[in-house]
Amino acid sequence: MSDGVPVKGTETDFMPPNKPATPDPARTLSLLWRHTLSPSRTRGPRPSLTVDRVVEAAVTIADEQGLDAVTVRSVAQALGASPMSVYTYVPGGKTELLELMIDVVYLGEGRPAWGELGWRDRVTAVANQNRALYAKHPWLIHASTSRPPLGPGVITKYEYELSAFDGLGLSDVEVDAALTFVLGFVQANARSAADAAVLPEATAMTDAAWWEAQAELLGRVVDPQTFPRATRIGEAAGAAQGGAYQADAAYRFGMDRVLDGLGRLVERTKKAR
Amino acid sequence: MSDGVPVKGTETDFMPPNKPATPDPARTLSLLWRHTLSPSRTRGPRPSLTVDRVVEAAVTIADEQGLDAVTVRSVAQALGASPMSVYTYVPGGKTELLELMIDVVYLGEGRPAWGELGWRDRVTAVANQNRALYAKHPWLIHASTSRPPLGPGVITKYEYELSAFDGLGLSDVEVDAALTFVLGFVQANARSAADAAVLPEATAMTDAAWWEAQAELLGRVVDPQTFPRATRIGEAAGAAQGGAYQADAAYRFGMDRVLDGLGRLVERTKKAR
DNA sequence: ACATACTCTGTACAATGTACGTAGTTGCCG
DNA sequence: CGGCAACTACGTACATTGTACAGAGTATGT
Repeated sequence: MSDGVPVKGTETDFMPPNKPATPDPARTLSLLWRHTLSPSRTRGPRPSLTVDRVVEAAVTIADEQGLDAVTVRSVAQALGASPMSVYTYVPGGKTELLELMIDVVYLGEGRPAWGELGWRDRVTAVANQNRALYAKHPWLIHASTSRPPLGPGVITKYEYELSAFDGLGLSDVEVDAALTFVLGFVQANARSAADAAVLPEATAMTDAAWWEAQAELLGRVVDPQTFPRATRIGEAAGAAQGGAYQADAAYRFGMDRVLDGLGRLVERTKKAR
Repeated sequence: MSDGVPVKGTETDFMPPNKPATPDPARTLSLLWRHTLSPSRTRGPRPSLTVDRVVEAAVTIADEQGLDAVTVRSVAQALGASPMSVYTYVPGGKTELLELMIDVVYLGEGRPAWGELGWRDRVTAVANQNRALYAKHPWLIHASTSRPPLGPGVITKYEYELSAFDGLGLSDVEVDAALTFVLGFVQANARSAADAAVLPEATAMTDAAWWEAQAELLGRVVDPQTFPRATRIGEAAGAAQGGAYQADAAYRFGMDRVLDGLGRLVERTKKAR
């Protein structure tokens, strides 16, 4: 999302106090599953667009220019239609459009069968898939996780990822919690990665230049005696490595902890059996 | 983060394509540390406000009405000043104001000495403190984590939290990664919790009502045969418990995994010594 | 006294989501 | 076959946002 600056998009995101069109969960659900529940379907002029085309256009814009570039007007323009005609296909306006976008990218992912993989490999695969998804669609990071739009994409993804925990002896609630835990980690990491990737453009400053400038200014301001760990560790962890590499290292480190943490639960469960 | 609806504010946050005023990292840094680096300080009329008062007003509004309610105009009105006069004290505009807000709430937190606590208790305390901070200032969730504003609050917090890992034999890079890991988990959890807390108001629908409505509609649409885990586990994990309780359970579950995951690293490190 | 360096404010603009009303288009029913 | 009902499409309009810009007022230093 971008932009206090059209470029930034991730750092300070606000929302104008416009209204969410007419919210209607039932209609949104029908839209997600592409139910043409209209009693009479062929009355007026033949529709020149489809829900899918609108959503697809929005996703393309979001992928290429960030979520902030997705405006009702820009989507309409990409489709060669007038702004207001978008509301014909997505009556819920931008809020509903975002839910449709989320569901459609979830649906588009491949989900290979597990085969003979052990649970660690399966969970790792789930994490990697989500990570790749965030890399491909950074705007996904801004999507809400609770009460997601229960469309075919979301459900398919959920079903698949739950199956990674099959056969471990965990309870239903534990499986759900474990998955939430893994996905939460990936999301937090993706968030950092996305910020790190976008900030240089936003600030028109490379990572190195930024750290150097900060280091110089901080040197005059911060007392290393008062903040020994922060200055030493911050320098080691920040200045030495670029933002992208750092996110990468954090991912590997984190995944090891995640797997070890889940491992103890699994062992304990197996033992108790 | 935030949403399509002024009320929601957390789910889908967008930013109008306005410009971030004149960005100037050096000036922002000076502002963060409250350096009055003006060469001549007493020329024109005596300032009627201070940076602190502006920031404080903004934080109050954000706490009470959400980040979306923090507008240049609303902050000015809370101070009885004209909108543009805010720029006198915070030349960087809204972007800079947000960084000042973040730093000031970090600075205001108590940070008790560790005493005789073991590392598990220390790390748990760090997590709990961050969790409480998010509960008190939900808008913090929308703040960027990479390249934070290096003000006194951020540095003090960083120093303190790093010290929780003292004496474990971890390398500097490992300590930084471990802290990032813990904070990432807390942030992801806080995000869910905040969404869950805000959504009922936004949707004008209680959790129970929402799940019931969804369940009914989904029953007609989703085939339990195709999504056995999703329907069973989703029902168990979602419908039975409210959103708030769910976030709470996820926090406890996750913290156990986080500590176990770090525990293995610590053990291995100690053993290798 | 006068310049200088401030503070403060009003006006203005571009961009946003979307309500509303209107015009055009098609299939169905009589 | 005539008319109506349902539908698509679109132009206009408004409130709200961040902030550039220019000018007016005010205190201090010389």
